[in-house]
Amino acid sequence: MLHVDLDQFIAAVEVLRRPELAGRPVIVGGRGDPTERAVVSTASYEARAFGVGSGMPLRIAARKAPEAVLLPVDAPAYTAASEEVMATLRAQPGATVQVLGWDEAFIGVETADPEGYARAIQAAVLERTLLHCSVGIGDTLVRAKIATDFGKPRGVFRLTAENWTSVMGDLPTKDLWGVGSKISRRLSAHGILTVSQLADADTNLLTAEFGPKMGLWYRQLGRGEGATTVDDTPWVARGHSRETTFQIDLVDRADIEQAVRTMLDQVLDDVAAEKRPVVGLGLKVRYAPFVTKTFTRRVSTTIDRGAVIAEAMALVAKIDPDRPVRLLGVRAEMAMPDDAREGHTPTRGGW
DNA sequence: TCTGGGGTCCTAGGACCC
DNA sequence: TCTGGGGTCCTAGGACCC
Repeated sequence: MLHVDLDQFIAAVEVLRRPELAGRPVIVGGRGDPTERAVVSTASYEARAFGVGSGMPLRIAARKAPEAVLLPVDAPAYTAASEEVMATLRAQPGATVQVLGWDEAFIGVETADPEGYARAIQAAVLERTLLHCSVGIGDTLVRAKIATDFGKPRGVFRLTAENWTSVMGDLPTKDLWGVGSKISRRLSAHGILTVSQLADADTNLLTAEFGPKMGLWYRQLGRGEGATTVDDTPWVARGHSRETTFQIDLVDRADIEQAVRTMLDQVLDDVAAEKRPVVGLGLKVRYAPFVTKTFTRRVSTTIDRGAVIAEAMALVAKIDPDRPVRLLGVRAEMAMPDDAREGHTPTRGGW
């Protein structure tokens, strides 16, 4: 199977409609204002040379790359570009396409020449959208996904059982898709630093540390093993949410309640558009500086909008009145259609 | 330097039932 | 009076991804 990832997607889309920015450092994030609380969505390669990367606070990014052009996030533009790209991928002969986000997808295909197929994809995407992409080839989804990183930018790379250990074995576990900084730190506490060490780790140790599912899954990741089929069944969302970071922390209970009402209204509109009942509510609160609390609540599938709002206010009552609120999140979980994904228990709460 | 916004899934522990 | 074992549901929280 193949994995396709657009190169610096968001920045590339912005440069396409502002050709004069080509070759300049471009940073897209928030409202494009470095004095606001916001982070970088994507930086162009020219901006990355200054040490700017995704997730970095916009203020820091602007300081590192003073001559960079800062642009606001324009989600509809990226959605439109993404749809063009995905349509191009679906038009490839024999392709099964599983979309992972705005800028990446898995492609399942039977071909004797995967590299040639990958180059054809790159040419088709470039011709139709003027965007460049990198392609990973693998015998599992995990290997194809990781292979793409080695192909960037504009390249093709193949990662299979045959070269997995020589390519990945000595790299830190954090380079695996699904292992972040927290898990890699817990692994190193057990002397597991590299991908090879994770692949050969004692299963009892892993399940004791991470639980029966995650423990075995991490070991599989270390081996590059896992699913081998691309699944193009349409995505069924489990829920919808809104999250807002306030430029100035909220202290007034009335302000907090109003903010929750506004966000809940938007979330319930999203849910209503799908004609699916609400089965759970979640409220996320970040108190300044970095303490996050979540409150969740099951709700009846039959109650009306007014009753859902009342349930949400019961969660608002749990917010500590003595702490300033920096972020609020509201989430509604929806009932799953009966035939939705095997093995999923639709009983979990909001967050 | 001090952290967006939209998602998914897993785990622990308590309540409750038989 | 003290106490088993299995199962389900719910809440809270953690971690990861793009």
